[in-house]
Amino acid sequence: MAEDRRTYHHGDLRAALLRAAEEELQASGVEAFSLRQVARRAGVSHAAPAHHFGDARGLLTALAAEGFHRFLAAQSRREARADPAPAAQLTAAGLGYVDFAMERPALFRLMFGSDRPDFADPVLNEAATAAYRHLRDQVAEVGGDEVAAASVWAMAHGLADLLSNGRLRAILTLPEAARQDVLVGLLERAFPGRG
Amino acid sequence: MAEDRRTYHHGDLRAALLRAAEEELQASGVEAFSLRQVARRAGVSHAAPAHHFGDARGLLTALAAEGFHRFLAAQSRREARADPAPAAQLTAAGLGYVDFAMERPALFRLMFGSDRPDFADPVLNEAATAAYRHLRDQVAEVGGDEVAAASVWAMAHGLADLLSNGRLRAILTLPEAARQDVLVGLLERAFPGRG
DNA sequence: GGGTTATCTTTACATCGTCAAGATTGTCGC
DNA sequence: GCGACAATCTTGACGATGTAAAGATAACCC
Repeated sequence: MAEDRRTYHHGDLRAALLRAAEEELQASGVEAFSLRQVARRAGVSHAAPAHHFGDARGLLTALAAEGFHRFLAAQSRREARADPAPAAQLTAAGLGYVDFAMERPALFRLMFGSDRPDFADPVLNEAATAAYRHLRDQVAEVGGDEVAAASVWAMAHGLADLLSNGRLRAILTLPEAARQDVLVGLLERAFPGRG
Repeated sequence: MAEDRRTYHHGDLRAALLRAAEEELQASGVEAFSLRQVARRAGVSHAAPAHHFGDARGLLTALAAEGFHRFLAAQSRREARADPAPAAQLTAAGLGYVDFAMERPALFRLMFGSDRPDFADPVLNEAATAAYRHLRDQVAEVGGDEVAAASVWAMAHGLADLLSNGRLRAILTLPEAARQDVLVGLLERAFPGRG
């Protein structure tokens, strides 16, 4: 919320605005996202963000870039607990993909279903590309080409997007453990070497 | 564009607004969609839409409902040209799913990646449900259960969403015929009876 | 310590969505 | 055919938003 601040200068406004922006995104969604509301959350004037991010698009671009880092982190968390065999690692990454979408649906939508961030921005572009490289490398480890990567990506993304939007109720309403098993089965259908 | 109109009353404003709204959606995207701009396109005052749709959400809800009808129509077009065998029909529906997303990316995003329409609205809900029923029935025809339906849906949706957002460049840049073949291959990976 | 610059605030403006009140036209009873 | 009524559209107003410009404050550097 509105952080108290004795000094005229904030000290770490940039980071505080990013935090506030994510809260705002989570609360209002990408479409109703308000820059002035973010400023209010950070306890700062409505024009303060401009100095650090230029405009609303700049702030959302930075937030999306940070999102891609956390996206990879969510996959890494799953990978660390999984069997080190390449196929198991790929499955784990897919589960991390879905985890991220369900835990942070608004951020996920900002990254994959919005025109508001500037995807030509070097920082965001590099972050998004790193995520794709990770997928491509993992698919290569199990002997797949670019089409195989598309297969795995599409399945993971479809599950993530639909689940985070509350569809696929048949899967969504399953108890935790059963849902994991079903997701693993679905993800692995898209793996190479099954055609 | 701004339709000329001699009379005070428009005659068919409702339909004209829906047309204008789709143009506006295509031109500006869901996130920058402006109700006043729609009114301008239809050559009518900024408050005219209110009488027919209540508010902006009402207009977008009606547009999304219409979108789901066209969505099914896109699938039907593919099905009509395909082999009548159930599996071939399911493949055709998947191709229609992708066709629709690539031909009308903004409408697709309104239907599957936006909070702006009111999905509790009976008309929209029925239209969306009809689309799901179609999928479920087709999957049942080839002997699949609800999890199988989720599999097919997720793959088709993942391909559609990613392609309509300009990702999966490896597939997007393929020549037309080759792309169709690849898509068929990917879609059929998700079919039941291949686990 | 004084000038320079980065940081933040204030003020202003165009645009937006929505509401209320007024203007215009179609409809329907007679 | 005409007059009341209802439906349709316009006008004007309000608060909220994003952005730009100018002013205030504090950090930094010599």
